[in-house]
Order: sequence, then structure tokens, then C-alpha cells
Amino acid sequence: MISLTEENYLKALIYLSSLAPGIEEKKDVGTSELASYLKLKSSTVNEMLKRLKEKNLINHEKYKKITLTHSGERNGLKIVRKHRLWETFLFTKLDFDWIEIHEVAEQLEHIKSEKLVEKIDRLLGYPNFDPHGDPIPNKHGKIPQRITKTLSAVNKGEKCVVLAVSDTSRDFLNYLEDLDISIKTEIVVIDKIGYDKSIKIKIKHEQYSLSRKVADNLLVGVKLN
Amino acid sequence: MISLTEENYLKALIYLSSLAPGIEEKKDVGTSELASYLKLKSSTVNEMLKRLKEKNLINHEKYKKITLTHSGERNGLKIVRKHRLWETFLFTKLDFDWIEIHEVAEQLEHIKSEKLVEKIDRLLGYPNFDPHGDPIPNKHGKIPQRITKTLSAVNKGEKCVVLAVSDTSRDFLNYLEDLDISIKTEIVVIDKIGYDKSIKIKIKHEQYSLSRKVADNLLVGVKLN
DNA sequence: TTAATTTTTTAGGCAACACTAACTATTATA
DNA sequence: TATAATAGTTAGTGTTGCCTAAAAAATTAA
Repeated sequence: MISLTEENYLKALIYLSSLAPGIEEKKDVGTSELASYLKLKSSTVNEMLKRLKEKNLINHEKYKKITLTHSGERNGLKIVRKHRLWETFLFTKLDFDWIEIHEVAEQLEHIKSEKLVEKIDRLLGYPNFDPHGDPIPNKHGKIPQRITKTLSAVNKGEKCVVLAVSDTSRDFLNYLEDLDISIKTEIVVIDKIGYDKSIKIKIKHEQYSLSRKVADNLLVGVKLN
Repeated sequence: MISLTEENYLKALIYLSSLAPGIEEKKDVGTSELASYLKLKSSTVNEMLKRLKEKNLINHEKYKKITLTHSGERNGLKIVRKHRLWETFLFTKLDFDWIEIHEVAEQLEHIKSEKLVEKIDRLLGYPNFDPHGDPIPNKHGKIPQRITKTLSAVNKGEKCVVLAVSDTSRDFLNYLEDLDISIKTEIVVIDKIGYDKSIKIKIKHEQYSLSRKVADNLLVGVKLN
């Protein structure tokens, strides 16, 4: 039996070990990186790592990096799947808004019932992506793939569509809401300023300028027009 | 902040202090009764009682009975409300069956989000009773009332309709399922046997004999025909 | 009304998870 | 390469929520 806390550690490891959502490249994770992500002290995390290793959910040698075992990854992906299905449910069936769904899904993701997850999945029509545009692993842990880049990687003159955000902080989501940017928003890159790496864009005839930081955190699919 | 465990204690006190679902009469509850209901040891419960008293959720004097404070009752009813709304959701929207809904709702009832509860309530059309026929407290803690008696209190020759069960054990529910008795099943009382207090009934032209124990655990509304 | 039984409380332990403080290993840098 | 900075570990603590064993109070029965 995996505890709620352990589930959160596994989920964190899934997030931290992939460089960006939907990207299959793997990164090694250290104790303090994990600690800071979970807003815990390294000593706390270090203790939990022992337990997770004991349960064969992670590989970890003293002073070395952490990787998930097959079992750890499978279990972590199950939580990610549930999180994203619940977010989709809240957004599409209960009219929660984009910003609120995350924290409620943080709780719902820990509900233990295979059947419930599958029923929700069916109710939603087996979606591949959640309202933030992040891929929903299927019941076998397979993650739907998609060609994505950050908005900063899009060429001048190209048209693209927002698929996901890599920063899900309230501040960032609020900022996007002010600009009326959400999933599926179409963006045309008007110009890229070399000086400060900012970027000029157009959304529905309105022009804006986005900083490099913002453009880095927007994942888009280039629109084949 | 009330912990998940504390919520379960409050809910248990709500159940134990009302003699039967939907009945407003109150009963005092002792430490070991609570302990046996929660499948915990008295010492464990005793310790928790201190914490609940500290938080002003119960009244409790050494060696005396336990009663809920206003705040304790309000909070407990919130859990009962959530439990029954989730049961209704699982039953009517996700086609879970009557027997399965309870244990999943035991988890879902602890999700903390006012908004979620209200959205679910709306989605369900503000139901007054759950699939077991138990009343759903409204958001102010008011419990829909209804005239109910146990099947054993129904007079010979009278027709009634099943509204709720007071025993929700798997065994009992399975037994009812075998007899094809569920919520809204119409029952005619053919005869009452004085000898062993059993009762002869008719359901859709089929006759059965029910023991006193079973008849005591079936709450019915007498049908005004 | 005393004795037996049951209920409640106390005392002492344990596991999961969190913390601080102090120490050690690794990595980066001057 | 020596040393400073960073990362990781250990030791000792606290809280929650559970346990067992044993004592004390209340209730029931002889």
C-alpha cells in the first residue's frame, strides 16, 4: 500500500525527472531539488527516500541521484493520470475555471478506486489531454505524444496554438488570464527582439509583447496552415 | 482545521447519536460504543476525545457521555452531506451499483472544496435523499424530514415503500438484493406472525417471509393509496 | 450493599512524517 | 589542488493517531 505522502513523492519525481511536460527525455533528480519542489527539508526527504527504496519504488545509492524504478514510475503515472482526468472533469463537467482545478485535483488524485477512474475517463470520452493541455497517461501508463515547442522557439511570422504551460503557479496563470491566453489560443509571432529576447505577438488582432521568461513557459504546437 | 480522522469521529457521533437515519431523537454516546463503531480501542478514542473537546467540537466530562457541540454537529453534518451527495453522484451519474458506492464515498467525503460540493449538488438537481433513501442535509445543515417507520411497525394489510435501510453491512445489502428489495420497492404486509414476530410480505405478486431482525432494519413510508 | 462486570482513563510504546542542528561528502572555484 | 560552497546524511524532537496493559470509576447483579 502506497500512502498519500508517498504518492506525492512519486508524482514529484515524475514531474522533476522529465524536462518539460510531454517530453520523454529524462533528468536525474537530487534530494534537495525534490525537497525544494515539495517545500520540505532535505532531511525529511532523505528519510522518505529510504522508505521508497525499501518498497522498491526508487533506486537510490547514498550521495547519488534518485531514479524511479519501473514500479515507481507506473504508480506515479497512475497519480498523474488521475490528477489530469479529475482536472478535465472539473473543467468540462462542473464549469470550474482553469485556475481553480489544480488544487481540487490535488486532493481527488488520491482517491483509491480503479473503477472510479475508468468511469470518469469514459464519462469524459477518453480525453488525451487535460484543460492545461498536458497529456493524460492511459491506464497502462502510456503518455500521448505531441510535437511541442516553447513559444520562444517559434520562428518570426509563424502561427501556433497554445497547448500547455510549464509553470502552473497562480501568478503565471493569472497573468495569462489577463492577456486572455489559454489552451487553444492562437498566437502569431510578429517579431523577436534580439536585445532582451522578448517577443511580439498577435492574438485576435491585438498585439502584445511577452518577456523571454513568459515565452519559455508557454508550450505551443506550430500550426500547419 | 479538522483532520480527516477527526471528521470520521464527528460523522460517527452523528450516526450513533441519532437512533435511526432521519429521526431527530437524540441518544447519548459512550467512549466504548464509539470505539467499537470505529473499530478502534477505547484508549485511542479517549485520547481523541480530548482533542475534539479542545477544539470545541464535543462536550465531554470525565467518565460521562459524549455529545456534539453546535460546531461539532455542523461540521459532522457537512461530512454526512458530502458523503450522501457523492453516493448519489456515483449511483446516478457513473452507474456504480448500490453496494459499491459507500466505500468510494467514504474517501470522497473528505475532499475539501465548498465549491465542489455545491457544483455536484447542482449537477444532481439538489436531491433530498441519497440512493439508500437517506436524507441529504442541505448546506445549512438542515435535514429533510419524512414520515418513516420500520417495516415491523407497518400494520397487516398495509402497503408501504422502502425508503432506507438502517443496517448497511454488505451481508444485509446482499440479502436484500437476493430478495430484489431496494429503494422504492413496494411491499404489502400480508400477515404478522405473533409467534416469532416474523412478517409475511408480498412484492410484485411474490410472497416472502421476513424475520423480525430484517423487518426492523427496513425503513419504509406507508403508502397513502 | 457488597461483589462482579463493564466502562473509562492513564501510562508507556510505536510508526509515519515533519522539523532543527550538526556533520560529511561532493562539486565548483579561486 | 586546496578550499569554499553546495548537497546529502545523521541524530535528536515533536505531533498525530494508533496500540497494549493496567488502574480507577461507574454500573449491574448477586
